[in-house]
Amino acid sequence: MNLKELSQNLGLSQTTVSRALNGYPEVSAATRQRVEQAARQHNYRPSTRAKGLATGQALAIGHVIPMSTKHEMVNPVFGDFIAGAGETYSRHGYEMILSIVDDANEEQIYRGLKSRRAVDGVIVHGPRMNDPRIALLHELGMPFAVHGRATGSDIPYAWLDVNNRSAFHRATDFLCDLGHRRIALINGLEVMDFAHRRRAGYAASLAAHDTPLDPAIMRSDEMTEVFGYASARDMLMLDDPPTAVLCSSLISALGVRRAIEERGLVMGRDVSVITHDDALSYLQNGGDIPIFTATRSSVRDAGRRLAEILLHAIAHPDAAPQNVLLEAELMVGRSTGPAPRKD
Amino acid sequence: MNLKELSQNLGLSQTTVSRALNGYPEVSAATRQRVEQAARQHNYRPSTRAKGLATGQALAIGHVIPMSTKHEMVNPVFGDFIAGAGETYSRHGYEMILSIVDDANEEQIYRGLKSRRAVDGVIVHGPRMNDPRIALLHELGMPFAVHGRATGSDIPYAWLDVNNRSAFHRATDFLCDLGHRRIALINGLEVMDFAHRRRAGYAASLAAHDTPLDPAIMRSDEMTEVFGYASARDMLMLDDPPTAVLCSSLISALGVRRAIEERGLVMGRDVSVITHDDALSYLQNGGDIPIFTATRSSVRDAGRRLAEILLHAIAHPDAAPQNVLLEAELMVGRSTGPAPRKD
DNA sequence: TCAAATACTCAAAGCGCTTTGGATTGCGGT
DNA sequence: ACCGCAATCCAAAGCGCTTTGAGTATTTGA
Repeated sequence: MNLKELSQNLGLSQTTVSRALNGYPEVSAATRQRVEQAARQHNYRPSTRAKGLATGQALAIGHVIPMSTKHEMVNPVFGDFIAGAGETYSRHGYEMILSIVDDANEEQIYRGLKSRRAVDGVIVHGPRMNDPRIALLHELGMPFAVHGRATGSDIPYAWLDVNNRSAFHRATDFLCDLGHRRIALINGLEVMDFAHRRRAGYAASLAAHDTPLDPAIMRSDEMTEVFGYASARDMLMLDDPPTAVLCSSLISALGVRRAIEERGLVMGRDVSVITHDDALSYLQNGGDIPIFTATRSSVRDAGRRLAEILLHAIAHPDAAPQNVLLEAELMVGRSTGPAPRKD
Repeated sequence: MNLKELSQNLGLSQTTVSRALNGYPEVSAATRQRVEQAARQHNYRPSTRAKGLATGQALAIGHVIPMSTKHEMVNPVFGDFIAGAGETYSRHGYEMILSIVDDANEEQIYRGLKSRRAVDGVIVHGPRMNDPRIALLHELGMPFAVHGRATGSDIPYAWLDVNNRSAFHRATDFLCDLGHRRIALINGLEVMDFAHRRRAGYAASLAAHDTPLDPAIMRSDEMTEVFGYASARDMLMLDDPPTAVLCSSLISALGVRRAIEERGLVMGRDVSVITHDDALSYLQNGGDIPIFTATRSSVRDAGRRLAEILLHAIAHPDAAPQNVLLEAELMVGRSTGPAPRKD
């Protein structure tokens, strides 16, 4: 069923039917009613492609998901993020189109989306330090919004980020206040902007507590369970092992806990752990009382909001780019306690 | 840059340029070379929408991701699955379009995709028992392929599934051979087809070992860490606690381990655990030696292959639907051991 | 009563591509 | 010199929609 058939069916012109369906005022209430009724009955929906061709809009947003070539790994955060973004899109009649791409081909993907006019805008995932994508998208004139920020970019652009620096600063303060001074950092890859900022917050807090940084208890890599486990295991075998661990992901924190318990220690008593928690739907941090003390910020909510920001930017091309900085909550759970006294 | 401009630029007709670019034989090698060169130089790519309108194809595949309304939860498996499917699509020049939708609206979404002609086919995720979607899609004449199977459907359709029944049968056999008889089952929601089949395999094996089913040590729900933890904790407090646990997801298994250790028991000695492992990139089951003994099957690979199946079905509408049944490997890790002797 | 204003409705152009059906050119064969 | 056949190339129609610019009833005010 297409517009032509529908309008013949109704004995009206295509124009009138189109207008009736799109809420234009030039059509009488009675006619509109009739048209809408018929459309519903025949299950008519305008062809996205034809509509897009005629209007010049794609009514679609691209999500280009970078994939770590090293581990063939898609960020686990991503499922919840797009679930949030998807809510926003469907409310606004947009589709979401997804490309999963390894780092090498990213530029080609963006250029392709642009020249094929496949999307009205894109979400940039996983920004890195000095991320070249933002200059590229700016140059292409493609509306975009960044989940996170890209330190080192001077062009203004739309973004939504968690205040990673302050979150890790506060978390470190919290541990210091409990008497900890040997605090390990198990971080994401430091080319990733968020990891860089978290480290900065951690470092600033330690500095404020007159505690030197010790590379022996600082690691960064892709945040798997195994990475958390191996890092914590190694660190606990040091002569001067950490009494607390600050961890960038709940998944790695699970590995940290495994290493602690494997060594016969008790988390929250012998070793304190704080982790960042993205509030993933399938990986909740315990029930009523959190298992892990955590800096928490819902990535799904971030998806919802960043999508709004992008749609706003598309609808108002001349408006200044919106920026949102979310503060993570520090939720105290059972994984932290006073630093054990030295014997 | 559009086709018209490009062809004027070259002093050729749109037809010739289009043909040159699409590999038709009616154009000389020299001309083709020239055209391709110019296209590359001007970064020309045909507009997806216009091409789609002209050809009647969408060159896009829809993924409709059901979201559990109860937990607002997106299946964690999904990220890896679409990473796999995405590889196949980009190799074939298709896009992936995603809708995240709660169970209530599913039918509308499929009807919408159809009438808007937005996709050439869809992947059905998370099939349930007697899933109504497969009859619906069949009726709509929309090509589709199912990740899993839907027991109770008599229409033939394309699917790819893990042999869940045999996997859990073998896993249960394995435990029985180690002397276990109190074997708990921590399963996914049993409306989900895969959970139903896993349970059937488990039950068949127990029956073959003359062991009765005991509902007190069988649970099913959404497979979160917390669910695994709470289930195992409760079961371990029974008068006659299980000596082994069969678990449907690595994430829940992490919760099971937590419950075991919290009780001061050792996994693999006091309580054996086998879990299904989807080989998610960010949740690997340990390094060289798996932490958990597991029935393993890569969901990413499933994505790759199911996408191929769907594209094949689209290209050959009259071919019989393809079906693939993958056998999971049983990988022995450190979470299983002989049943402890009764005192 | 008539002209002007209002309320509807329509035919046709255009969005950027593919594809049909023809036109043109070059070349060997006679 | 002419014909026939490839090898090239092209103009125009059509995909399903929106939107422009205009047309036709129907009221309204004087």
